[in-house]
Amino acid sequence: MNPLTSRQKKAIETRAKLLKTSLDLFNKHGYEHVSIEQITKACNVSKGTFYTYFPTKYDVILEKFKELDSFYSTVEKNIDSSLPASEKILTLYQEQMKYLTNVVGKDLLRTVYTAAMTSQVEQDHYLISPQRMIFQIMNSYIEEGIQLGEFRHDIEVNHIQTIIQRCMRANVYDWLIHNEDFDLSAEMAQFTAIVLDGLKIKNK
Amino acid sequence: MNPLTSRQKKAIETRAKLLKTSLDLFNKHGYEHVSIEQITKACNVSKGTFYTYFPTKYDVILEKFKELDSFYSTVEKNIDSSLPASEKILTLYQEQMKYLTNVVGKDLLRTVYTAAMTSQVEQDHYLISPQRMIFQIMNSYIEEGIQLGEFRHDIEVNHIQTIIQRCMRANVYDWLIHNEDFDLSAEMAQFTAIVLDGLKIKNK
DNA sequence: CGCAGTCATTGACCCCAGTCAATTAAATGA
DNA sequence: TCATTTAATTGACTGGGGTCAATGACTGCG
Repeated sequence: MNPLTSRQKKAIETRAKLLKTSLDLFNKHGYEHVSIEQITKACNVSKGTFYTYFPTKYDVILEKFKELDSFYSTVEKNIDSSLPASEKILTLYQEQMKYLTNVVGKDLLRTVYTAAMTSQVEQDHYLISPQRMIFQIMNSYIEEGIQLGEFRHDIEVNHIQTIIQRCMRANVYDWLIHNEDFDLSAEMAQFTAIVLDGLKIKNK
Repeated sequence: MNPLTSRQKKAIETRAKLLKTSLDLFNKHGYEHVSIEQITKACNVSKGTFYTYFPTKYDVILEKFKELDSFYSTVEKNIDSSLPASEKILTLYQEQMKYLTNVVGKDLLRTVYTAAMTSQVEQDHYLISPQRMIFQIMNSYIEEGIQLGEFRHDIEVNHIQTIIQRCMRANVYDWLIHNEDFDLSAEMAQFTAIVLDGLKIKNK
């Protein structure tokens, strides 16, 4: 049984309302231009209530960002398994970049990329946590690529993974610091192709 | 002639004092843990005075960061001109990474990399401004590399330049988001080698 | 010298993220 | 039913970045 008390139901409601309102307002005015007061007023609660549900303003963003991981699973299922590993990686990244550009958006992502640098916590930021779905998927592609003789085997799977992911972050970061005129999908495609090239076994 | 009035001399002094004190305190306690009040109190001036000399707290950091450019010139002069372009680039980056690790430091760099994302200005951030010395140097190396048949010539000089610089930023960014156990010089060397490999003409 | 204009300096003030002791109201158990 | 425990909510408060109208010391001109 799971008989939620009316109190618990209300709490869940309050949290959901805060979450939705926050994201809506961020979307509309930009993260930096929305204050907690604005959010709580729109929800008819006090400032303190916001902080019972979210440790910081940023955590709202993080929660949204984590949805990315379920997106990866979906994409992964639709990738032709007969493709060479490098093609799979390129395709996955293509889809991801479309998603970042069209759904996630610069503002939200900028917030995450900033927080990743400034979080004072002992452990690393979620962005590079090995728990993330993208880690598992990448690793399987890379292992496959090594076994089928596509990638160099003088570098550890994990190291290749690090390099490829770093290369992804490089493009996202550059997208974030450029004002417009930066086609994330296109830049990513070209850059990744070059790096994958450097990771492949050369057939002289 | 340049006869500074006593007033002007005082102003220059005040600014210099604020600059030095700020950087010292940032160094000692970390950028985030130093307040403007702390700085101005240490200089026996009021808060407002700080803001007549620096538009924001961050601008102090930027001023320090700009010193990097004179460092590039020095290094560039000491690089053996007979080396292949890719070696020159690797050497330059090696020196730069040593400098960033030992002189500039994570805290200052983190601040710059954060500001590069969040600055709301119309134009791009200084970090990727074409005025920077590193731009000129890189471009000359790359042109040389293309002319001497080392690099592919199906990509624009400027595009190669963008890619190589992006790859540098990628390593710096990853250094910044990792807690310790990240050897910037080593990571940069390996990563850059792979990318340069992908940019070279393959001799089958 | 004396006065008008300039400009470095001041500090009260605003805004906003985040804190916390106090309050209120629901849940539980007797 | 009523008392006690537990949990959600409140809003005054802190601390810090940044603003700006007012001040008055200095400059330079007549």
